[in-house]
Amino acid sequence: MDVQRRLGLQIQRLRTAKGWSQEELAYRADIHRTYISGLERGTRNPTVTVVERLVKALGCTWSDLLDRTTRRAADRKSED
Amino acid sequence: MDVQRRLGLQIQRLRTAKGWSQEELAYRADIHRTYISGLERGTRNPTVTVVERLVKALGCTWSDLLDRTTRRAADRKSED
DNA sequence: ATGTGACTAATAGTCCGTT
DNA sequence: AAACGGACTATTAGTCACA
Repeated sequence: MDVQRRLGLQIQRLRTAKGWSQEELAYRADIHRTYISGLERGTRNPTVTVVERLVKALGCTWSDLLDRTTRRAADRKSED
Repeated sequence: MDVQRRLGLQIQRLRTAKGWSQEELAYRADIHRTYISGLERGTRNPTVTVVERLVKALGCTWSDLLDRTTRRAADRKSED
């Protein structure tokens, strides 16, 4: 799972949890609607300033969007 | 403090904590030395794939580089 | 060992659509 | 509502010579 795909899935997860359409999120984050679509599908490689707008719009952390989902410490041991 | 500046300071903080030169980090993250320099000074607006390489090289989380530093819950109250 | 300006190739990001 | 495409402009990726 690459970083773009992971980011896309998390954006979608958080967006739908709020009951927002892609257009609604686009409006709140001041990002074009078609770009949100591309982000969620993992076909875009956004800059940190764009992700910052998403973090603020979604009211989440960078970790929520980009770090692997929360695990117990024991699960982290096998990472490279 | 914008996202680029914050990112730059955290990269520098984690790099120096390991006793690495910019060249050493550049080698480990497979990023050009002068680009690391620009990142630390906050003059670059990198994409998530570039930050991913730094996260792996530094052995840190996205949160370490981009979320505001860990604070007590009480400190979070005055945020926008 | 690092800061900086300049440069080209690549791509981020927008805007117009159709399905 | 959302996936997807084409075309377009602005900006980044990546590198270099030099201070």
